[in-house]
Amino acid sequence: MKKVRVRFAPSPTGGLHLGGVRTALYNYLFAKKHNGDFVLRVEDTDQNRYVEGAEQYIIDCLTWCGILPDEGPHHEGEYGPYRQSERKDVYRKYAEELVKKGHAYYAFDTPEEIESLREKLKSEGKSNLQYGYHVRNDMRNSLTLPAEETEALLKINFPHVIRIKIEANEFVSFRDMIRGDIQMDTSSVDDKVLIKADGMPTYHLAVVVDDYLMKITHAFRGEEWLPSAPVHVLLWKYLGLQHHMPEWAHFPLILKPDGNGKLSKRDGERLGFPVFAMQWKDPNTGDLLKGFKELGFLPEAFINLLAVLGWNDGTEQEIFTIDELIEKFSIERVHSSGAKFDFEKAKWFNHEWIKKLPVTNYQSSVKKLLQESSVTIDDENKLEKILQLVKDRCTLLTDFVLQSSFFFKFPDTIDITAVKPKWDDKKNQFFVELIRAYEFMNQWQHDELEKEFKEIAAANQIKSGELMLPLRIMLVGGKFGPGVFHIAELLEKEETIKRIEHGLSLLIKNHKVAL
RNA sequence: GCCGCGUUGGUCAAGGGGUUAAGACGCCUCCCUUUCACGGAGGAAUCACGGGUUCGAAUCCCGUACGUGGUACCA
Repeated sequence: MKKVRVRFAPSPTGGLHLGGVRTALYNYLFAKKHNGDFVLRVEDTDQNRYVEGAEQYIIDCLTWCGILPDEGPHHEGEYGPYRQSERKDVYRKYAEELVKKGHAYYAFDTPEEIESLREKLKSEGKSNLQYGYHVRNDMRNSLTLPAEETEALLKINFPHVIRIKIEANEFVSFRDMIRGDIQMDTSSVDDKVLIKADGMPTYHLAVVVDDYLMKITHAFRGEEWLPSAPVHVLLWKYLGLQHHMPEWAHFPLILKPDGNGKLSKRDGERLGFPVFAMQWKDPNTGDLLKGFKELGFLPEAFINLLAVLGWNDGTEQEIFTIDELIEKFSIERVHSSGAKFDFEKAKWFNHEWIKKLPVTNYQSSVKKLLQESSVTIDDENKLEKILQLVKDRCTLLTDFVLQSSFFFKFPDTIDITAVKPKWDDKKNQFFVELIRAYEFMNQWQHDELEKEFKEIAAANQIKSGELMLPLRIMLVGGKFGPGVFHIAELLEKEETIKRIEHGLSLLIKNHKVAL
């Protein structure tokens, strides 16, 4: 059996969005599952759409996701080069071979001529122009021109394209690993351009030539390619390479959560969630678009949520490690219908992964976030304990900032309004005694702190529950956070007492004013 | 318009002739927790429609509707 080889073939035109990452992921999973190769091929044949930095950005995203291809421009293998722009010369040969065989022809119509013909047909209320069997004989091409004239035009390098010549009224059929047998009438597909006037191939030619040359065994791509699949299948056939043709699978689209249509860059902005894996700054427009990474997603969670958006293993399992995915993934279980993206569920996945992973896995990321909000971390050990203590409360990595800043610095605000209305002299007395008792404590530990607290409460005949919230407010600043004695323990003696004293001073002042 | 692909709760989805039609997210209620979470127990909510085939259809077939993709010298 042939070695499995798959490819992810993005065009470097901007940010890498959800759908793209998922396509890469499914390719990766399939390759790893079958001990195959995963190739990155950069489809940069459209020079007008070239965007500076996009290729490196794609590699960075795949690296962050942990699904970096085995071969590609970043890591040359034996099938390079991996940028189609650098393979320009190989494609023409195949196109000319097709011309010789009568499966393609030179066309000298200018884009303007075709455009005006389209306009004309449109104004006559006819359907879209298809440059195909019913019009090709009225156009300026090597099929209609005398051979000498074609020769002459080619000799002076008159701008031309090479088009595939698709025979009408035939059926092309092929098997899609997800959708089963698919059959299309060739009359509905037009004579696609294979080589553009600038000498570059179009996607259609490049994809089959490269898949052949790179020995790709399985070609997986988005559903938007399904309508042009017959062209590709025909190309394999016309080239006499049909025995080398890869197996096909077309993945379903990822749709907008609200209305309809496939998810696009704009939707993220509009609906308040990212559509890119990582932040992307467009060098041309200067636009900065946030990514899942910057929002506080873990790569493990991102991969996981993408994997199960359109695939599942048939059990109730939803949380998968990358290794489990490799083991369980199968193309046949990929859905054929599109799925709307649900950001709420995406966050749930991240929450699950924050809880599941050892905090040391993301400690450095959280540390960076804390430092960015001017919290100084001096003790990694302490940080680890804190993260462990608060992780259940964090859905995104960025939530750790709120949940753990107060351990390192005095709260910015103390929400005394939460306790002020019920404040009285008895409580006052309690906290004065508590400070004194805490000052004399030797064992600064959770259980001891709680025991002391409850004893003093009992002695003052106050329910300890009524005193917990005030203590929390004093230590944390607000109504959130883990168990209050856990906080006190980590804050340590000096800081805890300092905060109680400060809180008390605010309340006394406030209390008197209220009287 | 034409061509392709699709359609199970609001969303992700299991199930592919006989099921009380799983599960998850979100929402609601309760328990736990004298904060917020975590955790636990419940609840509301679904087979697009119409015809067939069949003893029996969410499941197979045909239509319709709707959605979606393509229809570029873009990928």
